[in-house]
Amino acid sequence: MASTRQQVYEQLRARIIRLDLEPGSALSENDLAAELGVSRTPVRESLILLGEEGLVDVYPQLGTFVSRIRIGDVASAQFVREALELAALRDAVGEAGPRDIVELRRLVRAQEDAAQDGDSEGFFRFDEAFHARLMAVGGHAAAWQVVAGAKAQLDRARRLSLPLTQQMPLLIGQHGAVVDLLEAADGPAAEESLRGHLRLVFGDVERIRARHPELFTEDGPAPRPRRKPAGR
Amino acid sequence: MASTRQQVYEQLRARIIRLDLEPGSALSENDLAAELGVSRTPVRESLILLGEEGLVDVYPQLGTFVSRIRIGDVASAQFVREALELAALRDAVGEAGPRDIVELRRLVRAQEDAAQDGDSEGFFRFDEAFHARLMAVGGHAAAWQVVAGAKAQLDRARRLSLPLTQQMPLLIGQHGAVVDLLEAADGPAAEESLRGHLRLVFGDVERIRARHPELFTEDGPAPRPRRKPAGR
DNA sequence: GCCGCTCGGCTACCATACAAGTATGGAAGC
DNA sequence: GCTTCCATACTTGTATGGTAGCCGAGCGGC
Repeated sequence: MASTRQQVYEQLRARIIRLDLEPGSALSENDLAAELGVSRTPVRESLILLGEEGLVDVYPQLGTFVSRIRIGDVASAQFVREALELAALRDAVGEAGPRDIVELRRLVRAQEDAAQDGDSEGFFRFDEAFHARLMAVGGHAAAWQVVAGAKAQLDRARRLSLPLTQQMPLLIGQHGAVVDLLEAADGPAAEESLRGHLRLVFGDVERIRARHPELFTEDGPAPRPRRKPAGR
Repeated sequence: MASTRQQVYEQLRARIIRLDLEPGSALSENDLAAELGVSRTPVRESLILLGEEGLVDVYPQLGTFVSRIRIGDVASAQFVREALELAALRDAVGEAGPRDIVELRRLVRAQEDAAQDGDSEGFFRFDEAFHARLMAVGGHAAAWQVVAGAKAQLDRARRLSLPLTQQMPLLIGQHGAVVDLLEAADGPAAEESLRGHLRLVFGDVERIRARHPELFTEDGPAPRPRRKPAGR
């Protein structure tokens, strides 16, 4: 069985990324500990880790808050992601064996099924799996962890983006196109295709921001925490 | 004044990267707390953070050890670094203003001075500053943090590499060349130059490994911790 | 002499207690 | 009514106590 800290950490992280915990809302070590039935220690340690990831902001003697989405961080995450995934793709072209192609196609199909069933959670899971596998083909599975870390900021915004889900088929189609070009060993075209795909995702964020400005912040770490009693 | 945790964290991190704490050696929450004159809590929290960075390995109920340098991690760090720095350089070409060039040249000179004075600590500091500034030119200062994180593994090896310091002038010369090409706005050449520079650094690691195999491990997370009483 | 078991000492993990600091609500004074 | 100050109820930070689990040495059996 995993440690208490790891369980708490994963649960909190999932809640934050799923926007179950809204950006800006206060998190109390005491309340969370009571709610989860554990002591403050593992909760506190989890919050410290989440703070390192930029998912929460900790203000000493003041409070801990789910961080608002910093547009600067999102742009930075996009840059990191694009640079790493494209570099990995360059190394993947020519290396991809039939087994890789089969596996990637399987993930695309799984994502299609999830989309048709309206299973957005599955959609995201298979999306992650696809991109992770793509990097693994080029021998850069470990670097995926870096992308995953940077991507956390991006993902919170994307959760809102998907409800306007006309894009799902488009995104999945782009995945398929990348696989096709990878199989054909057409490096430049595959790269351009993947770049377009990633940029499309990024473009969504701006649209989301227009709709839900309260979830974003103008880059500042967070000028005014503002405690909200928000009784239960 | 910074929090106790932050102080402890920074001190431990610096010690590990400077190889003041040898890979494989045991770290005890109790001993460190006593030595630093603080309680176990900030020490423990620091070790957790260092564990996330891959600088220590924590085995529950067993012990915490300074991690051996995992060659897989080094290769991964190299990939990440190369991808991000080169991508940032692409964005920097054409953007670099006179002030940027001046500042970069200043850092190169500072590094030269440090090298001539035999100040290897300064050499590393200005090396970091140079690469960080280079990424900032392209507007990707935030992404440097990602590189810095990945680079930690690499740096431990590099500390050993420098004592054979004939390379210092070569490395500094390469920095200068990159700046020149950046000023000339010759993107492809600048890229190739930086790539060569980064690969040279990476090549050193293999040489170091041959000399100090005990500091490395064959990738496995660390099959056998092996407690060593190693009296003081 | 060699193998298996028990037991002591160590570890990190979790829980709890105490300390230091901040924002809030309300009373006192103008 | 408005301002000022203070008591209070929070917050995170740090210190300490207790527990489960693992390692390794030494004893007993073969």
